[in-house]
Amino acid sequence: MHGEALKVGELARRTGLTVRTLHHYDEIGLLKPSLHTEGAHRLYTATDVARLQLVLSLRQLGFSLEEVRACLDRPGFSPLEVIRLHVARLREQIELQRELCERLEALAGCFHPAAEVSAEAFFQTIEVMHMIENYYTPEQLEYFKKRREEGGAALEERARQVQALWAELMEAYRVEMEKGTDPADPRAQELEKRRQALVNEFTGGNPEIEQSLKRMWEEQGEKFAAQFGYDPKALEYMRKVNEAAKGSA
Amino acid sequence: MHGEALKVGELARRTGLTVRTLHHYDEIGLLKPSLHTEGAHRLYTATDVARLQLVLSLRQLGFSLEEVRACLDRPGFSPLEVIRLHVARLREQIELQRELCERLEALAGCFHPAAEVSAEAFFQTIEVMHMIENYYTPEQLEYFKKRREEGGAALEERARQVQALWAELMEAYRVEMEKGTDPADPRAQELEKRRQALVNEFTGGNPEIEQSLKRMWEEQGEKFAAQFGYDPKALEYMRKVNEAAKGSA
DNA sequence: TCAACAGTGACGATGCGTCAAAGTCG
DNA sequence: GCGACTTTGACGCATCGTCACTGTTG
Repeated sequence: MHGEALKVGELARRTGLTVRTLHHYDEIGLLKPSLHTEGAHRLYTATDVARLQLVLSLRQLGFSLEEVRACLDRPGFSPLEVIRLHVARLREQIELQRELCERLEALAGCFHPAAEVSAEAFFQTIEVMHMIENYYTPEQLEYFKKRREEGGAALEERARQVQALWAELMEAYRVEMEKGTDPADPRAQELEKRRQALVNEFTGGNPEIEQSLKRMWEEQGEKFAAQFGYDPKALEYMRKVNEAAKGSA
Repeated sequence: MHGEALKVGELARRTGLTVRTLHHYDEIGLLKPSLHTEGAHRLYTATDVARLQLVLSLRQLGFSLEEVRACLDRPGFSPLEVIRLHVARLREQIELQRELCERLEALAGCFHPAAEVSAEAFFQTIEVMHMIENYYTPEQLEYFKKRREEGGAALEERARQVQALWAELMEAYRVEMEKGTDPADPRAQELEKRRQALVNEFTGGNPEIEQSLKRMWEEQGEKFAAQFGYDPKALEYMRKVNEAAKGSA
């Protein structure tokens, strides 16, 4: 008796699906049992089970129920074509997710591994990341990425050092400013030289990157200051020192 | 006037979102405008806009609306922890999709690039793939994968040849069977030798793989026969020839 | 008063999970 | 008639898109 046709529960148990799923496939016309008992209980024949196997196969390959139905109901669809399309879609998704992963890791890399990170700092960092992505061209960002990858741990360490040096430098600016040192004064111009050295290290001498960086600082310097805790007034002073340097050149 | 607060349409245009989206964020309490006109039109203040920026940032990082709200509304959540969790999830997804991609490509690779593939052949191939995955251990499958990757185009070409040789061999079995040749006859045993050579080439002499292969053929040989168009009776004859070989050894 | 906007409400899609009330099988 | 099973029906999930109809703004 049991070799003839299966009831939903039976079929569900054998396939590992749920009864609800089979009901659903019936509802949407993907797999309608060929038979019913007098009391309207579903009876799945061997043919139905075979079709279900196909459904499961295609589902495993990541097709939507709609696509599965299209494949099964349109005789003479092109399997290879379908697969190629599907692979292409998958590749795109994977690429997007990979990029997302990279961004997230870059974000995480901005903080000390074990440090407590405030929501404040977190969001500011995100903002800065967005800014960076807005000010540099895709090619320049690509170049940065490559440099990071090739530089390895040593470059990462140096990046931390540079960040510290920047903080020191900004503090030095602040001190001179408080002392009332004239922007054209050699003591201030000494700071300008240190600044240019750091900038050069970052840009690698590439004038386009320097351009982008400059524009970003000019337009968004305050945000950086906020992000890293620099004194905005020191930032202003730094700009004046830079002006003075250009004026004397 | 326009610097004070924005109406939905304005905000939508500036952020690139749709009005519906902003409505939705309002509905679920993710971003409720602080103000309303007398006529109940939404008015978004600078504070609201700032919050929206955060929402967008987190969304770009792939968080769900629910997660975004959790981040924004729970002061003192751990950003690093959240990111790490998120990256882990992403990695898993990527890995799954990568595997899926590989399976799809393997499937596509079973057919001639420009050939018309019937739905029939397509589904049979899927079935065979499933069978293969069932009969070999994950380690063995891993080994096959490596071999394929390292073998390159030459090995792929050889695989095609082997497939043709198999077809010839099965045809030869069929011919002997029709002639009524005794399975123990040297002419039949000659075929057995050819068969063993092909099997050996495939297993690479690995006895475990040979075991798996044997079991698969014993239990599912008919499906292979169907898949490749072999005569089931020739298959049966082949088994007898094999028996005879074992008997005489 | 009129065009351009805004409001609310509802259904749709995806792939079922989950619960309820009522009917069937053996 | 009883317990195990099944049926249909419905809401829910996430994230809005897309009407439709009505009200507000300037």
